[in-house]
Amino acid sequence: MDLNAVRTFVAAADSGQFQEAAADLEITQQAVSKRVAALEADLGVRLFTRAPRGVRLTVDGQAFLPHARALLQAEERAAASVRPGSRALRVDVVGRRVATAGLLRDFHRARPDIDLDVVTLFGADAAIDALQAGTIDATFRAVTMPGRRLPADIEAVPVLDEPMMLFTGPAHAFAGARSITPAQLAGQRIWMPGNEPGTEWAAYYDELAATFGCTIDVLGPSPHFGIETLLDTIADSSTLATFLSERTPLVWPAGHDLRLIPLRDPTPVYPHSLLWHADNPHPGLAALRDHLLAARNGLGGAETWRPTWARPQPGKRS
Amino acid sequence: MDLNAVRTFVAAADSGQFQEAAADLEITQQAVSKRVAALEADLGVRLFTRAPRGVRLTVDGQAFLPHARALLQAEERAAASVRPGSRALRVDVVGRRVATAGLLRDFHRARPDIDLDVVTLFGADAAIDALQAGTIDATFRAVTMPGRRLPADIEAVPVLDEPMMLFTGPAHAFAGARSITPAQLAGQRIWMPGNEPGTEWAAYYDELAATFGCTIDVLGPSPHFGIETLLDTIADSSTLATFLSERTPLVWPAGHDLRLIPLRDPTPVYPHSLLWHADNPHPGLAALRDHLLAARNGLGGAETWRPTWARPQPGKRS
DNA sequence: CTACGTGCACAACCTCTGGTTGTACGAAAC
DNA sequence: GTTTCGTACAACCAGAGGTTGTGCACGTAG
Repeated sequence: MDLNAVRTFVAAADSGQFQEAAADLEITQQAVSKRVAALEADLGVRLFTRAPRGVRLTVDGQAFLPHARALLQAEERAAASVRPGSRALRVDVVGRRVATAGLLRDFHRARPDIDLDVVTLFGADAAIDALQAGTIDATFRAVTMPGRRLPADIEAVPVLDEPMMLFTGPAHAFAGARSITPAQLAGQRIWMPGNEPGTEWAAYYDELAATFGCTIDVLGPSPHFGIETLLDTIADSSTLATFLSERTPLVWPAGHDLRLIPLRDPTPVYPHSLLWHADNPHPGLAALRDHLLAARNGLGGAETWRPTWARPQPGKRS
Repeated sequence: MDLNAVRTFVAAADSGQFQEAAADLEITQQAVSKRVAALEADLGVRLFTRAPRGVRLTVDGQAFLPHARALLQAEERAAASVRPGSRALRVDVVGRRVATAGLLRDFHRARPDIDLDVVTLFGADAAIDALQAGTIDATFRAVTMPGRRLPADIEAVPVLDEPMMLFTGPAHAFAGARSITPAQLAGQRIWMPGNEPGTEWAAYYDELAATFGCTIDVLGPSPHFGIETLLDTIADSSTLATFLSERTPLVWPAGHDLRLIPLRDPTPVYPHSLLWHADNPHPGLAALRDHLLAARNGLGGAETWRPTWARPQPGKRS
């Protein structure tokens, strides 16, 4: 289907005659006739009844018209999504499995008027570069990277401490526990496939592993195969486990007996912050900040653990 | 924007490499490269980073991808809207100003899973022909036309008696009345522009005028100019009035003092029925019938007037 | 009734888009 | 190193899609 033909069809339907549509589109009447004829041949139905004084829509034409408008609107939105300036709010989240994606979905439900584009970048460095370059408007990241401070023009605010939970199959040693402590993880193998080194996630799990004496295993099936493969493997294993969050949206596999075990004393939390460029004037950005600040809860409980580089420091902004 | 290029972009994004996308689309890799390059040139941004082992989406590519999918989906829906067989439920309503459009909108809200296409035909005869030809699935009409009975394969059920109300400006003689009787309309001029002769609407108003001694004036501004022109004229006139329904969706013009006066003893009602072809197997059609029957109310009150050809007759199906 | 105006369709022609094949190049894999 | 894989560029060719010119049907004015 040719979008120019669809555009021509809409113009002709609006004006009621090919001549005027041709003038609007700055082509000849014959070209309009050809385009419409081609569209009709493509669809296999007649869209207009040719009258001596212009054209009138057939029943099929009437049914097609709103869909044609929707199609052109979708084209416009698609083009706008990459147009520099006055485009939808573009937010970077690490993945769909983590809680920040849920925060963003809540925001979208609360403010459906604000168009969102969700992207995923590799690592906090790339995200901050993209913020400064203006290719993204905001990112959910763990702010303070090890040995690295934020650039002056990047602002950040903590929005969520995500408690980690252990996910195991029924044969695992911890399967019967109602909760465990991180100290109990010593010597355990935790499976986090797709946890690329160099990202702040990798840094988080590295310090977690070093502090509590467990090992993180990043090898495994590609994340492209989806989370189901991972869940299946864990369900059948007596030694493998993985970290998930309470808020991870899961399609619970039927027929498996899987356990989600809270961690206590302390609860390791992943500290999500929202980062943005101080000079970004996008109106949706302010709305997103306001929404997240209004909705945030559970920040900085007493019995939590976080990596040293993410602990509150004197002189650091909220 | 070329939809083939968009389709190619989505295929390449899904497979992660141009070669495989080319195989899927049954074109050469070079053609894929060309199409993507053309799309990038059209949008003014780079969609892929060319890696030695395939391609990866850029930030702009990630943002564009969901819009591209939506665009292709819109194309598919548009094509399906005119595809004979397995298309959306196509319903004919007389116009957006009448109550049946509201019924259909209610149905759409109750069953958003059923795709609707709304069309408008000229006259009940054309609508019944279209039902028999299969170009529409259902129509809202006043069933029994003067001197004409329904074909055997067309079924009908009354769904709504729409009470008529008189619409006047503040200077009109009836402007202060809380209600009037149809007998009081004798000698009045009622303005119904766009009421084409030959339709069942015209037959209705003809008999209404003949019964109560008023005159129907069909000349006036084209309905293309919208209802606002009509309202403005009526607001400024001391003699003009028009019929509207209680359920007519109105954008009440600000700054005007307009009156909507009920008619009593008897209340003229317009008897809407749903008509469909007995052999039409469309699943949405049954859903529409069920919805309308569950929602119908106010049928056949005592103090109503309807044209002779629409009065309940012995032996006529409900 | 005839002459004319209006508006769409068809024919001939031409341009330039968009496909093909062939090839070069760069980065991983071995 | 050599091979393999995947992309981009060049040259070429067919046809899609534009143009101008013309015919035809119908409504309208004189």
